[in-house]
Amino acid sequence: MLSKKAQYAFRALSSLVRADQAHRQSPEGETVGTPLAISEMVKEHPMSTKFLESILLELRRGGILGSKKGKGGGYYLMKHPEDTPLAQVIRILDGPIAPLACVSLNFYERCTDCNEAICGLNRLMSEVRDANLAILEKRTLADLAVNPDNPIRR
Amino acid sequence: MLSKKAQYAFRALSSLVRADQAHRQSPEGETVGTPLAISEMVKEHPMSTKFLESILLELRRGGILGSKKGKGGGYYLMKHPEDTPLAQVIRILDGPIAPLACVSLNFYERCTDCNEAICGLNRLMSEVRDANLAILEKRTLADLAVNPDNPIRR
DNA sequence: CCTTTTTCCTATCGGTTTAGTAGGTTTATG
DNA sequence: CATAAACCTACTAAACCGATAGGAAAAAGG
Repeated sequence: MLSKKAQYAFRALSSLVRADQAHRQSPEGETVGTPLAISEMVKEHPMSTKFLESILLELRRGGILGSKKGKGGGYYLMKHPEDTPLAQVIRILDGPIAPLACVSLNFYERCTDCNEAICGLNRLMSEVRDANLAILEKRTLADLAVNPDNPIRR
Repeated sequence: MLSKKAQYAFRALSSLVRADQAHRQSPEGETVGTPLAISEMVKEHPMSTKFLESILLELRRGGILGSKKGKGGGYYLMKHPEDTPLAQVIRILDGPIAPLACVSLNFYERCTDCNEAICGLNRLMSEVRDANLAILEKRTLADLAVNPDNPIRR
């Protein structure tokens, strides 16, 4: 299960994607130019401001977001929405996507008391990991903001 | 990530599958006839006896295992290994397989602060759920004990 | 320079979950 | 009746989760 942290993150990120899209429509669109303040995100998605603050900080340290301090400041996407896979967000906030550390690509830990070469669980959980990654590495922040019944198109 | 509980469970279950297979090979094979004691499982897979005890108890209450008390007693599979999907074990010990309660089939909870019909995350996480279930409902205890390099065949 | 608005940072906290431990009760077998 | 097994309840230490508190630092406007 995704943590609340990750869920809140995805809500805030969907706001940031929309801000990014709106901005990119303007002729001289530079992403850095229009940061979105935490207070704005909370207006759109009711949640604890302080908690969201700590989440966005993590995402910034993780390289997904940039920030600008002071009046008119806020957060902005470092890349185009379609270039940040959901997997990256989840790894930063919730850790491994794999169901076992011994089959994780990014958080690998050797399995004690189990010969990885012949372990049946290992093999099965690698399958699960691959199925998850197939989706989470392909789907990106851009997919978050899309509503199939009312799609946002350029 | 799978909890230690689920991991230990799968190890113990692989012992039970092997015991089941060995027994079924004998002519008058009745599953109930040959329970496997916790002490035997722990011999095969070193772990806390008491912790495993509580795990096996949960699996029995969940309908996966049966038990026999007293001397010569122990645990045994209630069904053929290929009739217990891994999903069932995970649900009993770790709860929901879906990454969000609002897209869970067995542990559904309505999502507060989010219109499920138009929520982008919802849709994406349903995809993830389906990908997981495709594997975990198809793969069974029988797959746990199979070693591809040294397969157990009848 | 000063005020305001924003992010940035550290620390703390109550509650829950996780991974066990302890100690005894019940049931079956020989 | 001794032994060996599951059964059951309660407890615990540590970690984790979801937040909260209180300020420091930086940027912008006047």
